[in-house]
Order: sequence, then structure tokens, then C-alpha cells
Amino acid sequence: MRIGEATEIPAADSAVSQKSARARSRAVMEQRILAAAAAVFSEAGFDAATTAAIAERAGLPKANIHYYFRTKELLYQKVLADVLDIWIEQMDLFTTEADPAVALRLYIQAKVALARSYPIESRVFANEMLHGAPYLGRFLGSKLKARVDAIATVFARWAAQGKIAADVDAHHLMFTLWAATQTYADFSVQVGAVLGVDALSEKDYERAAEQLTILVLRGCGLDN
Amino acid sequence: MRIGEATEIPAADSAVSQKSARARSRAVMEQRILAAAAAVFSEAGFDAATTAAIAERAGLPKANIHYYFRTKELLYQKVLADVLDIWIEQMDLFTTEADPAVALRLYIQAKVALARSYPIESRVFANEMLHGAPYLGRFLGSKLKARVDAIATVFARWAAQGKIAADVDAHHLMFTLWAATQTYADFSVQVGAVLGVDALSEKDYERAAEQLTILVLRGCGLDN
DNA sequence: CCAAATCTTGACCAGTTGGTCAAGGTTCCC
DNA sequence: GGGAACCTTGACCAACTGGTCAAGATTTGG
Repeated sequence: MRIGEATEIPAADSAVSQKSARARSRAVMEQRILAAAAAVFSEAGFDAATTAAIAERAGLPKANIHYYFRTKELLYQKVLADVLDIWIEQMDLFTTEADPAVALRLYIQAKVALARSYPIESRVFANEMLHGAPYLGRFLGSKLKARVDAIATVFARWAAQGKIAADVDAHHLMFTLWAATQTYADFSVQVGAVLGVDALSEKDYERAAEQLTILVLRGCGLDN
Repeated sequence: MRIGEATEIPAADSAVSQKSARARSRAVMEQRILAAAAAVFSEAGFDAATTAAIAERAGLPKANIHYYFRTKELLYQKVLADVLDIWIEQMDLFTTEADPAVALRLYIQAKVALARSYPIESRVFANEMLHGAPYLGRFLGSKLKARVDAIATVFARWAAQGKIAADVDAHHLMFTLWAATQTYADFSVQVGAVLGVDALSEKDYERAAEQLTILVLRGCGLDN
């Protein structure tokens, strides 16, 4: 605390947190470490990431990292869990009642926005997949599969109602949507280099979403 | 050499190789090491890959790896160069004279076939991109950019001739094609898990290519 | 005010890393 | 046949790895 600064009154700051000052401080530290860890894991992958690098990024001694997260593996799992929350989010746009064109447009926009706002998280996820999903394997075959199967059912109903082209396989469409949107985060170096820019701008992401929307909507027979 | 085996006559085996037996043997060894290295790099990425793992995979002592390739970095660069050759290959399908629908169909088929036949190479490439393309950065901004710009010119001519939808941006279309096809190699765990299979079969790849072709051709206004 | 609980951190450890080296084996060419 | 060039490999090394630990600093609740 800086000299002359007023002593904080723990109970004063209302419903924001019922926790003690200690618990709050712990939460802050954990968050700080998790952010640093996500950055390092995204750049290096689990194996190549070093706890020393994470510590430096967090501005803490290495031993302190291990105080809050006993092992590198545990830290990685926490990071992955957070990443997953972000990843799944907007899959409930696809309901039978929804308009296919609207749902697809919104989903693509949301996914591209994610690639722009959370490139680190996207890359952590990509690294995990690329290395055979040793920690997310379970999730993929259970929760994610269930989600996509449900979406496929919705697509089947849409097709039966003539709302969407019947020859589009929802599973493969999702694979394409995931890949096409995440490439703007995971392979942003490649995209930037081919576009001839140092870093992707807001305009670039907007155009990416717009272009993918055009391709997919028309591809699904949704251009009227 | 095994006992009783006839002495080889170097000059005898014609145009296949002008090289001496030594040079040939060296080439074989290098190839063996490169294959092992590609496998290890694809699974671990550059930093996490160990020369010991490469040596074991190649069935050689570690010191022998370093005899043929002085450093891990040099070995990685050779692997990358080979990967790149495979990666660029079929981009010359897009010529003004070609039929857009045929070119796109063939390109997608070729790219999916690549994902199936060369998943290791695809993953090495993906790892390199994901980690910011420290070694391929140059290539991306020069050779690859030039190739894609050329393709964009072809697309513009096609559009001017009314052969393809004018609102499709060739650059972003290529990003989508690359991402959508490579996902069947790089993220095959995810694809497999969602499809509910242990490993992707030939049928799965065929369906992937077919589905992507449907989406893209219709998306480009090429369904007659 | 103080003892218990919690947090911080430099020093340390065994195992692994990429890379070296020298001694010996093999192949080549004259 | 023999010397030179090339190949093979176990032993070795300094640097770094994830993780531990104990001693001290700080905060907490009574």
C-alpha cells in the first residue's frame, strides 16, 4: 500500500464480494497467473511452456506460481476450462424456431468476434487439439458431440420444412465454420501476410465475417 | 553387408542415381531421420520436440542425428522445406482458362486428399503457423502472397466474364478452403470425436470433400 | 496484542535438454 | 594393400526443467 493511502474497509464494498480481503486477494492473484499462463501456453503449447516464463509474465517469483497452482498440469487444466467456456458459448443460436439465415449469420459474426477478442484462448484450444486433445478428449466425445448432434437435428427439421438446402450436412458445416473462423486467430500470421498487412484490423475481421457469411448462406441455399 | 551377399557394382544401376554408394546411403539416412523428425515435430512442435525422441523414432543413437544434421533447428528447417513443397503444390489449378467449378472441385479434393495422406506434414505446418511462423514468415509474405494475389486476379476475370459470383473475395475464400480442408488433418481428433468414430475413414474424407464442394460451389454461385 | 494461518521467496534438487568429442569402425580410391 | 575420408556411438557437459522447502513476512481473528 502506498504511504498516506487510506486503510481499506473490507466490509464496505457491498455485494460485489462477500469474501474476505484474503480470499479476494487470492482470486486476483489466481486470475493474474491464469492470464499469464494462457498467454504462454498459447505461444508455446503445454510441453514447451515453462513455469519460469509464466512467472516472469505474471511478474512473480516462480515459487509463487507453484504456491497457487501446485503443478504446471493443474494450471493448464484451469486455463483450458476457462478457454472451453468461451469456446462453447454461442452454440444455442441454432433452434428449430430460429431463422436459419439469421442463426448462421449471428453464429459466424460471434465466432469471428471471438477470434478477434480472444486470440490467446483460441490458440490454446488449437494447440490442445493439434496435440491430440490429451485433456479435452473426454469433452469432445461427450458434451461437444451431443451439442453438434442436437444442431444436426435442428438442421434436419429446417430441411424438412424447406428452410434450408437438404444436402448440407450439419456436422461438416460446423467443422467448416469452426475452422474458417478460428483461422483468423490461430493462423493470423498467415492471413495477415497474404493480405499484406502487419496485423489484422477491425475492417479485416469485418470483411472476414461478411465474406464467410456470403459463402455459407448462399452455400446453404439461403440467398433470396 | 550380410555374409554371402554379392558385392554391389556402383556404376551398374543406371540413371536412377549417379551418386556413389556412399552418397546414396547418406540420402537414405537423411530421409529416415527427416521422416522421424517430421513425426516428432508434428506431435510436439519445435520447442517441445527432443532430439532424443527423434533418434529413438529413427532407430539411431542421438549422436548420429547430430552427425547428419548439426542442430535441431537445421533439421526443423529441412523438414519445413519438404512440408512446404507439399503444401503449395496444387495452387496452379486456378487459371483464367479453367472452369471455376472444376478448378474449385479439384482443389478441394486435392486438399482433402492431402489432409488424409500427409497429416504429419499438415500438422508441422499448423504448428509453425500457430507459433507465429518464425521460420516461414518470409515465405508467407512473398511467395504465398504472390500466388494468392495471382489467383485473385483470375477470380476477378472470372467474375468479369460472369463465370462466378462477383461478391466472392478470392483471398478470404482461400483462407476458408485452407482452414476447412486442413482441419481434417490438424483437428482430426475433434472431427472424429464429434462424428463418433475412433479414426476418420476413407468415407469420412470423401464426405468431407463432397460437403465442402457443395457448400463452396453453391456459395460461389456455381450450381447450375 | 499475539498466536495461528496464510503468503512470499531465494536457494536448492534431481532429471532432462541440445550439443560435443574422441576413439574406433567402415568404405573408398589409388 | 593402405592411407584418407567418412560414419558410428557411448560418455560427457553446461544450461535449463518442474518442483520442493524452509525461513521469514504479512494478515487474520480473537
